[in-house]
This record gives sequence, structure tokens and C-alpha cells, in this order.
Amino acid sequence: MNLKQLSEILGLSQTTVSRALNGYPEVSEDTRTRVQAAAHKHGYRPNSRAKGLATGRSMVIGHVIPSSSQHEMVNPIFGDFVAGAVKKYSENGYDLMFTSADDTSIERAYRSLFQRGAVDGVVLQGPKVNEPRIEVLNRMGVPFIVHGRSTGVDVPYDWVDVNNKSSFLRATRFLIDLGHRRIALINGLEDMDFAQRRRDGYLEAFGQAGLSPDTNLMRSAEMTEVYGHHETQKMLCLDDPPTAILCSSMISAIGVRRALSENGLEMGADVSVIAHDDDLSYLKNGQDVPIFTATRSSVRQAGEIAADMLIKRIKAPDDPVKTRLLEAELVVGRSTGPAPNRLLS
Amino acid sequence: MNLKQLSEILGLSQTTVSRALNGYPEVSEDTRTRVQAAAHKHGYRPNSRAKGLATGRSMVIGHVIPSSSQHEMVNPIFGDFVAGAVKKYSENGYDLMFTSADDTSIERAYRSLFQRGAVDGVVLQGPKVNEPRIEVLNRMGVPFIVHGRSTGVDVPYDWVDVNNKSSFLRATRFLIDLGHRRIALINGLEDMDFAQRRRDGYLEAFGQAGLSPDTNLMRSAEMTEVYGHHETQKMLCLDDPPTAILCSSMISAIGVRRALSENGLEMGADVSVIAHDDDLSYLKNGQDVPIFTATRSSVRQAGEIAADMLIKRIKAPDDPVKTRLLEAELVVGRSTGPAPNRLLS
DNA sequence: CTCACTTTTCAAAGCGCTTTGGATGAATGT
DNA sequence: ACATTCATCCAAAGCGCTTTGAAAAGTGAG
Repeated sequence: MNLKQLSEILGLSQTTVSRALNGYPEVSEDTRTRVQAAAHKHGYRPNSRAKGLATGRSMVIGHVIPSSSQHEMVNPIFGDFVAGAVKKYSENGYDLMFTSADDTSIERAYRSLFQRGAVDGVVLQGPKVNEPRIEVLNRMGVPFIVHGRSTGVDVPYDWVDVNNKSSFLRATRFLIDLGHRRIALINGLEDMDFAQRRRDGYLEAFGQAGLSPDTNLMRSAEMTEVYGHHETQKMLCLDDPPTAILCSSMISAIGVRRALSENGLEMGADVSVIAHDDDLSYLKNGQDVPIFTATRSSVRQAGEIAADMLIKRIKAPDDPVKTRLLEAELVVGRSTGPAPNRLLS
Repeated sequence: MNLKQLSEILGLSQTTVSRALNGYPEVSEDTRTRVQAAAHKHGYRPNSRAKGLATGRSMVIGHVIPSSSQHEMVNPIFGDFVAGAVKKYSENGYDLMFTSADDTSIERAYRSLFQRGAVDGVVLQGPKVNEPRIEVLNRMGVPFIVHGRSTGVDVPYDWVDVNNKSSFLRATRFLIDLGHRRIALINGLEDMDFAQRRRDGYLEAFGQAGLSPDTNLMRSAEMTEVYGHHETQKMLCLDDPPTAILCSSMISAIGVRRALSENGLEMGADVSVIAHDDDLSYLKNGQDVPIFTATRSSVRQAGEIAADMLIKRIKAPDDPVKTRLLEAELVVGRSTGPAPNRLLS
């Protein structure tokens, strides 16, 4: 069932039917309702490709996920971010289109998506430091939003980010205040912008306290469970193991916990742990009492905000750049406690 | 840059340029290379909407995720399944489109996606028992594939599924062989087809051994970490707690482990645990030695297979129905061991 | 009843591509 | 020399929609 058929059934022109359905004023309420009824009855749905061709807009927003040849990992926060975004998209009549691209062809993927008219805007996730994609998108003139920021990129762009630095500063200070001095940082890959900012916060807390961290306790890699376990295991074997661990992800923190319990250590008593909690729906940090003391910020909500901002940008490409910095809250759970009295330290 | 402009630059007709780029034979190799060079030089990318309009195909495959009003959870296996699928899609020139829909409007979402010509085929994830969506899709005549199956639906349809019954049967028998009798099943929501099949396998293993399970040890809910913890906690308080736990997800199994360690119990010695491992990239079950004894089946691979099958279906709508049953492997880790000698049992 | 104006409807062009059904000219066979 | 074939190329139609510019129908004032 297409417009032509529907208009023939109604004995109206395609113009009128189209206008009736799209809410234009130059059609009588009478015929409008008649048209709507017929459309509903015959299950008419305007072909989105034809509509897109005619309007020049696709009502689709693109995401590119790196089908990373390097690291095969699909970021677990991906699902929640997308869930948040897609909710807002559909509220506004947009669909979401994915493409995957390996690390070498991400730029091409974005370019293709936009230039062949498949999308009206794109979302950039997981920016690295000096993220080259941002300039590419800027030059292309595609409306876009970055989830995160990129240190070193000075062209203006829209972004939503959680205040990684302040939240890790605060978490570190919290541990210092509890008497901890040997605080490990199990961080994400430090070419990722968020990881660098978290490290900065961690370092600044030490600086503010007049202390200096042991660089031997700073680790960086992709944030899997096994990684958290592995690094903790190794650090527990040090002559002077950490009394506290600051961990960039809940998943890795679970590995940390596993290592601690394998070594007969009690979390919160022997070793304190703070994790960053993206508030993933399937990995809630406890229900009433949080399992981990954590810096919490919902990545799903970030997805919603990003979607809203991008849609606004698409509608008003020349508006001034907008940014949004979300503050993570520090939720105190049972994984932290005063530093144990240690003979040597 | 569009076809018309490009053809004017080249001094050729749109027909010839189009044919040259799409590899049709009725164009000389000479002009073909010339056209390709010009297309590349000017960054020409055919508009996919126009192409879709002209060809009647959109080269897009649709997924609908329930933005569940009921349970807000975004299935963690979602990301990996999609990653696998999207890889195959892009290898074959397809894009992936998402829409979210709340539980009440999922059918409408599929219908809209297909009938307005936005997609050439759709993927159905997470089928329930007697899944109504399957019949809907069948009636619509949209090519589709189901990840999983649906007991009670007797129309034919393509599916890929892991053999949930046999893998849980095998896991249960493994525990029985180790001397366990009080084996808990921490299952997913039992209106989900996979969960029902797992329970069937579990029950059949008991039946085969001439035993009968304690229905009090069978739990069912959404498979979060907290759920695994909570149910384990409760069952450990029973007069006659389980000596083994069979758990439908790694995420919940992590909660199980947490509950055990909080109770001072050692996994594999005091209580054996088997989990179902979807082999998620960010949640590997250990690197060399598996953490959990597990029934393992890569959901990412399932995504790849599903994508391949769907693409074949789109190309040959009238081929006989194809199905694919994947066998999970039982990997034995350190979370299982002989049933402890207990005074009462 | 006519004029000016508003409301309602329409025919046709256009979005950028593919594809049908020729046209053109060169090459081949006789 | 002619007809015949083949390799290249092209003009134009069509995909299903929106939108422009104009026509028809209705309305109230004079």
C-alpha cells in the first residue's frame, strides 16, 4: 500500500493525502480524519526511503562500533548507552543505525554513513586522547556528539562526559582520608581520554595531600574481569602491597574481589576497594547497600542526554556548541574502611 | 557529489556511470576504470536512499530491542551478539538498524520497520515460550531469523540456538556424578524459552539418575549479579542447603560466588558451581584455567551465524527453512568438586 | 451579482538512483 | 558490397514520497 493507491481509494490527490497525514494546515479537518482513518485501515506506512529522498533527511542516527581487530572486546557499557540513546531516538522519530569498522577504517565508515545520506548525525563513543575522528567529523560537516571528550583536540564540538577527574580525585581523597597511602589504580587503557582524566584526578589527590603515589601501583589495560584479578594478584605479591585499590570499572573490580578472596583477604577490612560504577542495568552495585564503594554515574542516562543533544544539533546546526559535564556521586559501600595498621609503612 | 554531476564531469550518461560502478558487463574496461577513478577522486558515494528506492532493497537489517518498561534490564549478551552479527552484515554490505519498543508495541515496531521499507529482514532475539512475534513476522512475510527457539510455535522458521537442554542435562549429570544430590538451579525467567529448556535438561538429568530434585532449589528471575547473590544467600539459610548450584549466567554466578565467600564457603570445595558461559568478550571465564566450570557457547559466534543465515534467507526467500543447533562445550574449572560428606543427607 | 479573498484541492516537478529498451558505430561474415 | 552481430553507450521511465505553483471552490462585502 503506497501513497498513490491510498489516494486513489480516497479519491484525493497524493498531495492532499500526504498533507493530511503530515499535519499540514491547508487541509480541512474533515478530510484529514477521513484520510487518517483510511490510512489506518489499510495499514499504510510511508516508505522511509522515498520520504528520505524527498525530504533530504533520513531520520536515522549512526553509531560506529570498532569491530576492533586489535582488541576484540565489546565494551560492556555499550549496551546501556545505546539503550538510553535509542529510547530518545524513537521518542523523536529517529532510528539508530550501526556500522562496524575495524580500527583502520573507522573514518571511512563515518564518512560513508553520512555522505551516502544514510544518517543525519552520528555519535562518537570512546574518544581517545587527541582523537582524530573529531576533526574528521568536523570537516565533514556532519552533526555529531561525543560521549566523552578528547584532550588535545581544540576544535569546538558537542560532548557529554562524566567528570572523571573530579570523581577520581574525590575517591582517592576519600581513601587518603581513611589513612590509606598505598593506593593502587587499576585503570583503563590510558590512551583513552577518560582513563587519562581519571589518572589525573588520582594524581592530583595525592598532590593535594602532599603525597606521591607509587607508580608501581598504577596499572592500565582493557577493563576485563580477568585483568582486575590478574593485576591485583600481582600487586598482592609485592613486598609492600597496596591497602586500597581504585578500579576503573565494576567488571574489573569483580576480578579484584576474586583475587582478594583467593588470598584470604577481606574487602573493606584488609584491602579497600573503590570502583567506578556505570550503573549498568544487569550489574547493579547491590540493591540497598552498595557492594562496592563507588563513583557512580549512569551511562544509560548519558546515552539519553547525548541523544537529546544530538537531535537538537541536527535541528539547529549553527547553534553554539553545547557541552554537558555530569558529576558522579560517591556512594559509600562496604568495600572501604580505614587503612589497617601495618607494622611497616 | 551525485551521479548526475559525476556523469557530467565524465561526459558520460548516468546509465553508463552507474553500470561501470556496479560492475555490469556492458561497459568497456577502459571507461570502467576511468569512471572508478573519477568516483574515487571526487569522493562519490551513491545515496543509499535513492539506491534503495530504485532497487527496492534497503540493504539494512533490523533489530528491535525491548526498551522494557517492565524490566529495565538490557541483556548483557546483547552487545556480543550484535557485534558478531554486525561484522557479517558489513562484510555483506548490510547495515544494522535498531529500534526500541516497549513490550506492548514490539509487534508494531517490527511491522513499521519492514512495511515502511526500512529493512530487508529482521532478527528476533530472546524468544519466549509461545512467542507471538514469530507468527506475526511470518504473516508479514518479512525474512527473519530467531536467536533461540520457541516451544509451542509450530510454524516453520529459521533459527540458531544453543542446545540448552543437552548442555544443562550434561552439567547436571556431571554434578550428580560428583555425588551431588542437592543441586540448585538459578535460572533465567522461565517464560523465556532458553530457560525452560535448561530446566528441562536439569530435570531430565535427575530423572535419568532416578532422582528427583527439590523444587525449593529451583529459582527463576532476571539474571543479574544481585539476583545470583540473593538466591544463594537465601538457599544457604535453608536447613538443608544445596551442595551445588547450576547457574544460567556468568553474571549471576558472580553473585553466587560473592554470597559463598561472604558465608566463608569455598567454591569447588564446599559448594560446587556451574555457570552457563556465553563467552562474552569482557567477561572471559579466566584465561588459561577457567574460573567456573561452565557450559560454554559463544554468543558472538551465534550472532555471526544468525547474520549469515538471515542474509541467505533474504536472498532466497523460498528456500526451505534452515535451523542450526549449537552444542555448548562443558569446560571444567575449579568451581566444581566432589560433594562434601555431610552428616545428614 | 460581482469582486476580492480565503480555504481546499490538485497536477507536476524533483529527490538520486537503477533499469528498460533502444541507438550508434565498429567488427564480422558472405 | 551488404546484412548481421556485438560491444558500448544513452534517453527516459520509474521507485514513493514531498513540495511548489496554480486552480477550483467557498465566503463575505459591496
